[in-house]
Amino acid sequence: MRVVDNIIRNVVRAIEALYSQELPIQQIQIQKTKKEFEGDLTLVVFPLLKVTKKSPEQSAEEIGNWLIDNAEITDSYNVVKGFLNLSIKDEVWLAQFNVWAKNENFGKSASSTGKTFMVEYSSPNTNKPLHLGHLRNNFLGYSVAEILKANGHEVYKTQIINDRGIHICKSMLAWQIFGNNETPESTEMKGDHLIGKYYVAFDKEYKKQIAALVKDGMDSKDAEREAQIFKDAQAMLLKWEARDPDVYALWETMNAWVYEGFETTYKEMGVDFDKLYYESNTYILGKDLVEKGLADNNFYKKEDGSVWCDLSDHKMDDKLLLRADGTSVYMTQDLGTAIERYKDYPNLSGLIYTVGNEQNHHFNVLFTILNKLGYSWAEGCYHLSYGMVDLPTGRMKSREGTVVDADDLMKSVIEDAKKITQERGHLDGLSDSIKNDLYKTIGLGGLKYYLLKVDPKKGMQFNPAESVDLNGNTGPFIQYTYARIQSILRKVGTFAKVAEIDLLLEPAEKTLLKDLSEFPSAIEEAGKSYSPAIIANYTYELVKNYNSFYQSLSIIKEEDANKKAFRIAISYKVGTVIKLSMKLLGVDVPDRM
RNA sequence: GGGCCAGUAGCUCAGCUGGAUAGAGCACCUCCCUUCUAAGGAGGCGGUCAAAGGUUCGAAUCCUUUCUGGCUCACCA
Repeated sequence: MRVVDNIIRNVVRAIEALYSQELPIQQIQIQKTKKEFEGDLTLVVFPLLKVTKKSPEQSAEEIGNWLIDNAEITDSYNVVKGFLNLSIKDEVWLAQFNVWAKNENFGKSASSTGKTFMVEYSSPNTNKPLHLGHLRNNFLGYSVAEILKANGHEVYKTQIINDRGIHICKSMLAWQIFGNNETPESTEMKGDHLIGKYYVAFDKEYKKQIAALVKDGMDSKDAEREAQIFKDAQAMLLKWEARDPDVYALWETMNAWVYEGFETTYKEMGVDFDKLYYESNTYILGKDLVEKGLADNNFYKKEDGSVWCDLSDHKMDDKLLLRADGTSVYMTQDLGTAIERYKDYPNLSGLIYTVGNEQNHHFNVLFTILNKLGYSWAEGCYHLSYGMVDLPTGRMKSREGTVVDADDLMKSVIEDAKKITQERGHLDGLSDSIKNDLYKTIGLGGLKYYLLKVDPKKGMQFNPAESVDLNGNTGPFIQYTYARIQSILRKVGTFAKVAEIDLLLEPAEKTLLKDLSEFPSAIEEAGKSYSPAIIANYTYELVKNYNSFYQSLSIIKEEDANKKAFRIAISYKVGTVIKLSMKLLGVDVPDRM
């Protein structure tokens, strides 16, 4: 049993014995004892005063005394105002440690929940390369999937690739006009970057044509519609929908280029997917759903033939689901796709959409409509909404060329890692390929940690000029600590993973034991709130305390054999917890650096 | 205008199911490598938790109002 639970149970017993009252365990408030006070765990006495009918100090004294006499796990206490600070016996901590030590998966849920979740993330458009925003999205989605697995769920990772629409036609058209049959091979460009180049080329030409029309006296709104290249793009989309062979072949060729480029980027990021959905397959979905909604009176038809959903009882504006011309909108597709997914995986307990917070309203409407239509699984749908990544200069804008490209960023971060590692690393005797892996591990680890340590819901700032920090609350700081531990373990050779139980613990050791005891609840908490940041902050705290321990106490140079063995064992355990939690963030840890 | 989210140290962020003197990192200033990896550690400087009210034994945390910022309310995706 966890130490905290043990204390709570005993406090309940104490209240019963002293005041003849039965208290539900939810009313017992236990917190970590603050550093400046003596003790390990603290009972907040204030909420119990109604039961004790005595002053906070007196109540605390009575409960403290009872625990000393009757509970096996405390050996002393002190009272400060209404706070009862309890010291836990060293042997209790050590016995706990030995339980953890025998469990290589300590922290993860011991049993399967039998539940299955689908996590959607990335979901890019195929007309331009991935950027910094996608990095946050991908790392977040991947990490949440890993965290759910650690909580005992089964998880499918998925993405929907937005491979059709006017935006792709723009790239295709520009390539036809300006491309000179360029290919990724002929230009030695990644396919996604090549397509992105033509998307930009389209925009440039489009603006030029608009300007020309405006100069001839046309209203700028009209000019946007009347520009020839824009009309051509629209025409191309119609041809695509009609499966025009030439257009379709071009579309397939250019999409293939993009996928190849994305594949490279995903591999570098270290993310993957179990199941892919393509918008070109799903964009027609949802139309039969409209029929159903009309039949159920959940939707209504306007005079012009367009179909809407009345959301006034949810205090939202009505939502269009079918245009007067019978074509569907984004929402219709998303409804259809959600239903499709539950057809593909009927036993899903939840469907998690990793999508930026500018779509909060969209998902609100989506889930509301699904509910209205009577799909009970809609309760399990969750929008994992995250804030935008801004630059110090403000929001990234493709028009102003301030978009931070994912490939470029990863490359530069690895370069930085290389520079610094060569400066101060411990790399003697390592082969070049191992060194290169290490630079990647450090660079990408730093980047991932940087993007994941912030609460996903919040917007965040990214300063590319400073790239990624290496000191303080950073990925490399954690990796470095792991490498130090591995260095010690290498020197020791073989060692026992469990400890002698009758040791006297140093404060720094006890702190580590307390930190370790919180690992399982950190994973649980992170799973419930879909927040990798909780794992990151937990690990940072643990690592900081380990470094302090490392600095203040001898480990392999300790003369007392039992103490030495324990310090090695706890170093090992801290190492495994670091490795496990970093894995939940998708961050690798190196054996040396 | 309606809705949602946010505002904590110079900067980047924790803390938010109410609990002790609000914590880290960066930056700046001191110390610590003849000692297990100094990408480290010990300490210092730095705060009216946007503002004002309210609830409470107790508020950064809950409620109300105001101010500021972001997103959104598209027959775009």
